[in-house]
Amino acid sequence: MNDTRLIDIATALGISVTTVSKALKGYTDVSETTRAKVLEMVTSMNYKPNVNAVNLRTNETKTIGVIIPTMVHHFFSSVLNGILDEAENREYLVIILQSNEKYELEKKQIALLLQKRVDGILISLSNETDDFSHINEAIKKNTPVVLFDKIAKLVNCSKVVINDRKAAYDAVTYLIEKGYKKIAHFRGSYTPQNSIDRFLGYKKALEDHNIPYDPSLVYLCDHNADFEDGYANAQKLVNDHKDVDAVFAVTDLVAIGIIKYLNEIQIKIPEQIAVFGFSNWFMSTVISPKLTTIDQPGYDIGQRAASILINEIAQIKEHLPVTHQTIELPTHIIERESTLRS
Amino acid sequence: MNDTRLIDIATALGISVTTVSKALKGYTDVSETTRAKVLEMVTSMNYKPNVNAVNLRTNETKTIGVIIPTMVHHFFSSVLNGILDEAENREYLVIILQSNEKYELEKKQIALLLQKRVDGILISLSNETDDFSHINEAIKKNTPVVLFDKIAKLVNCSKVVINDRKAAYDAVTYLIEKGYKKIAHFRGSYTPQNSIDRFLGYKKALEDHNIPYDPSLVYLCDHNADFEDGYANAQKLVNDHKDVDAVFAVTDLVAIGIIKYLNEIQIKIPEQIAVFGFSNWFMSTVISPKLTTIDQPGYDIGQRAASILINEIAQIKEHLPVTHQTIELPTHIIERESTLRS
DNA sequence: TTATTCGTCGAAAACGTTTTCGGTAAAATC
DNA sequence: GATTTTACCGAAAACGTTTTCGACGAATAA
Repeated sequence: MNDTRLIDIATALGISVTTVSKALKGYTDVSETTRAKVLEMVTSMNYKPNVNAVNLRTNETKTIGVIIPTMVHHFFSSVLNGILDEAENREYLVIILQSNEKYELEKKQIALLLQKRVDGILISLSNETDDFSHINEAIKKNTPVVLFDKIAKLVNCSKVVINDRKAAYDAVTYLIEKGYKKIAHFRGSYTPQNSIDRFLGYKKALEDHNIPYDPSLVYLCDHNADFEDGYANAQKLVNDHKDVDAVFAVTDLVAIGIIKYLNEIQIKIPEQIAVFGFSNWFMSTVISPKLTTIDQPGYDIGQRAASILINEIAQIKEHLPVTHQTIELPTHIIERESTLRS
Repeated sequence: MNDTRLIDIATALGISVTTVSKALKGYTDVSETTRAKVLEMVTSMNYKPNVNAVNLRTNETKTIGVIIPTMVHHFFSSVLNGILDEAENREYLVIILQSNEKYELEKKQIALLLQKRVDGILISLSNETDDFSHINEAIKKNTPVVLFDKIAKLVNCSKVVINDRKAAYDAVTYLIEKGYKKIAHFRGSYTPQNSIDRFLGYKKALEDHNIPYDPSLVYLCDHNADFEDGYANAQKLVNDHKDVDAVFAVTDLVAIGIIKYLNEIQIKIPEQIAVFGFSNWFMSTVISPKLTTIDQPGYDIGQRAASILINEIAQIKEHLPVTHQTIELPTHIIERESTLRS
């Protein structure tokens, strides 16, 4: 522990810690000559401030906390990538926690982050979460929160999302315009807003094109909205409805599960059944047939969310009024083989 | 900022901060009755210690730093998953940084973590890294380091790896025993140890089975050992060598690139060319044909590495001698369609 | 000349803990 | 009854910064 402290360079220079500190913090009441001497000594003695002491004194940590449902997921790791890049640029560190889609864990982790005195929190809500008091508590404690992806509209804070409803609407409209008549939807669980919105977009698109909405065509993928869900429900679908000609899935993973099952029982995609995914996960370009999907800009979501959060942290520090914003990032359809009838 | 402090519950109880602190830290020189009163007041006033003050006083942060080359990668996100779980169990927080495979960035990030006074560092080296002085500096500063996955044998610290050489040897031996005669290898770049080891395992397996090693059958995937690398080199391969009947790829991503190209030009897998991957990435079960690969236990690697690191942190704190260990996690072959000739 | 401003510096308090050390009263020992 | 032990408590220093406030000499203004 050969860490040099303020007092070490002060004694080396025969001046006080006060002056050294001021020289480093840009105070005007220190002469240019002594400031130069301090700066020189700082580099030669390799001085690094003790962040714990700084944190205690200034009551900020230059650290933000991130809570995501799961790390092992292309979308969320892309978001994290964006967050980490923005944080690095703005000189913030990021602490990452996984809620594993559990409300209780998420709540505990918010408390943990507050106790660790992070300067702000980024969070994508767990599927279980339908009570938001833990979020509000953070806000009440003057720790800004930015919600992304899986948000709660009721919470009074900034949010970064895509317009799931519009994206889903566009997807289903695309299918209808391609001539698909009987379109099933594999939806996510009931609580997360994006799952609800995608379902509503699906429904609205049908209605706007005079196709009656048939609830029996909607399959619930509430396990984890993953591969297995798609695979299992695809089995049910082909049993229940012989005449379905397209499926809009809540997620690429679900879509891939569907494709896998349809491939196995030799149902041709898209000739017999078309499949439309959501997220533009990397592997959607690799399976056969390649998956038509919605591009969900994970990196941008993370980067924007982190940027907004850090801005709000600065505003709070300056005692400026902070106005919350909701950013909607654009999505677009990526057309590939799984919906392209020749 | 209604945070209650030690002094608040002390005055509320009419005792000193010293006694309150001692009551909470389990000192014996405080009566059970006052301890009970303190505990009660702590919960009723919702006291949480100010970590910055604690950190300053105790000179530890209960935080570990993690540096990985990239986040958006199934293997690394699995590792992180293991790290986060272990850290959560042991009540450590984790700060994550991405080196983007850049040595300079990695070096800067090590310095940053040291300045932030993390209690320990987990790192998987970037491909560029061939100088290890930044790692040694951390160790010299009494901050334990555990290397995982992409390690440097020369550095004197604990390591968690798989035996890449043996795993590759097993893979190629498997191919040979299945009757494949001319086996190509798509290798990773020259610096990372695991890339070298997989290549050496490939070569050794050939030699041990009396198959002459042919350097022209080895293709370098040094872009990022990713999808594009496999795809591009697969083109070269089928041009150069008409009679190759199997490829052992350094990574599932590369293997998937190969499969994609072979599928496109209608070369049958495995009938004409078999493909063997490495990592058991999730998507290897989803493409067709399903990919035979090596199971690389990412979660376990992360969990074990974090566990060892936290143990070493504890040992250093107790001034016990710490003995470094190198853990080799077992791998095994996952046989799927891409090598299974009927 | 005296009064005021300016430029430069340092003492000291504060942030909220933890821990050492000594002190006092009651209980136990002689 | 005198001494020692035990049980319990608190004063104070320390961790390394940041920031307020006042001080002092020199330069300027009156």
